[in-house]
Amino acid sequence: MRNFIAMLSFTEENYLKALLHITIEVEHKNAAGTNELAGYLGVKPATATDMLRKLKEKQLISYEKYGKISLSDTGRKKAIEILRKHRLWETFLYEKLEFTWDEVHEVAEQLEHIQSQKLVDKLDKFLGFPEYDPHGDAIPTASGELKPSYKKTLSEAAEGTTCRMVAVKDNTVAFLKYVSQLELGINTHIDVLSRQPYDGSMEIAINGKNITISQKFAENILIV
Amino acid sequence: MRNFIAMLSFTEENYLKALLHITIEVEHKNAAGTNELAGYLGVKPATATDMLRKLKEKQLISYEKYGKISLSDTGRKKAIEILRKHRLWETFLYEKLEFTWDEVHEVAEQLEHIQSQKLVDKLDKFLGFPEYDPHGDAIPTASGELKPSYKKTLSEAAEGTTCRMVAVKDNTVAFLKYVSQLELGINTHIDVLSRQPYDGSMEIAINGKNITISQKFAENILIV
DNA sequence: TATAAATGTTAGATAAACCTAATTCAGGAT
DNA sequence: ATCCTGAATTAGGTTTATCTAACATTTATA
Ligand SMILES: [Mn+2]
Ligand SMILES: [Mn+2]
Ligand SMILES: [Mn+2]
Ligand SMILES: [Mn+2]
Repeated sequence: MRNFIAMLSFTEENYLKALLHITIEVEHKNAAGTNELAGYLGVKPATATDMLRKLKEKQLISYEKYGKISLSDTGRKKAIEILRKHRLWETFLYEKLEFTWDEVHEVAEQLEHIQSQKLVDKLDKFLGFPEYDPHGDAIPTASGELKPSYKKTLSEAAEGTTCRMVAVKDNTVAFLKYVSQLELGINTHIDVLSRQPYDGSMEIAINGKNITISQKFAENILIV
Repeated sequence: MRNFIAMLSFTEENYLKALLHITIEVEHKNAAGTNELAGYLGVKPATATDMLRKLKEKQLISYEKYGKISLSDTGRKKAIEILRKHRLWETFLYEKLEFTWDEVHEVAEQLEHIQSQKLVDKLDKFLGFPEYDPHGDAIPTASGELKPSYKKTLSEAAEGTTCRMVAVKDNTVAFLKYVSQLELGINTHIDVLSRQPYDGSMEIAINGKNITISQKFAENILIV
């Protein structure tokens, strides 16, 4: 696996994708902190500092000592490419290889780092240029456009309303398994029956069945 | 990408696959030398020595200082798994994504290292349990069986005979491009017209057209 | 068999990505 | 204005995979 012009390591790619996730995808803020980034990636802050210096050197982020971190234009473009590959592979696994919704992320985390422009283009075509991945997240286009998410969380839904699940915020296996167990999935219709003021737990109805969920759980279900 | 029990690094996997290639696939001998292995992998002999000590430690090869190297049963099993993934991915790229015959190897070299048993099984099924890859090489089965090759090289074919191309020995881009250029491919019928005793160059006919090829080239075309 | 050539190993460095422990800095609270 | 605290950085290590240069062993050849 020889090096192309300015080819990035798996690790560098993961840092860029993490920054995209923190700054754009989740919070709609545009800067991240060292500890926040390190926490997200499961490394120590000292490790992140080293990498931040390297990414700045390569002009992929803007960052000053003790300051906030944000992606440069090149860095963001690169991060969006990786996100595009991640979501295309998730779609492939789900649509073509009979993977379940909660299994795709782990494998896509590896596949997203395969280097071949032709592979991405052909995969996209093979899948029929999909717009959304199996979690309901928008797939960035070949030209690098990433639709903003208009999603809100189930914990924000008003009592007495009905909504439709479109994605999840948490991608851990534990969470996704619990989701399946409750027979929740993409496009499941949810009736919001009531919310407990004490701890934010909610009673909801899915497929005609009433269940109670915690606030923590509701905060990780995205709806339209 | 957390570590599974006894998970191997990309590098360790590449060493095992190289040993399989040298000892079984190409020469049908059962032992390799340090320089030979290092040469094949494009590293220095000193580097290979270090890795050999590690692979012995992990009981993946049998090897004594200054002695010959061969795969242990575990090592061979692991190497065959990687070769299986390599050839399944090549088949996928060729059959489903419209890659050409000479483009698949490079990308499969990356894809072969993806860790997911389910992915391999489902990919195999998706492709209809193929027996041969786009280069005509046998794909190891799920249970680890690898059909021996009965191929001989075009340079060994007798004058006046007709044969069929089934595979190539060389997988470099330069070689494969030249093959395409000559309009040679899997299953092309070749008439062996004559061989020059001086340098082993041969005159052959393909698709009714006469061409002359070098001995070096003929040694890398496999036929039945 | 003695020597030369080829093959293989060791020693000592480097770069990437990580760690722990110690230190520095910036912003909020007295 | 000073202090405290949490955030961030630095210093000093480790591990993996690589290298070069020097050394050791085996094999081939004269
Ligand atoms: Mn995902
Ligand atoms: Mn990743
Ligand atoms: Mn190949
Ligand atoms: Mn490989």
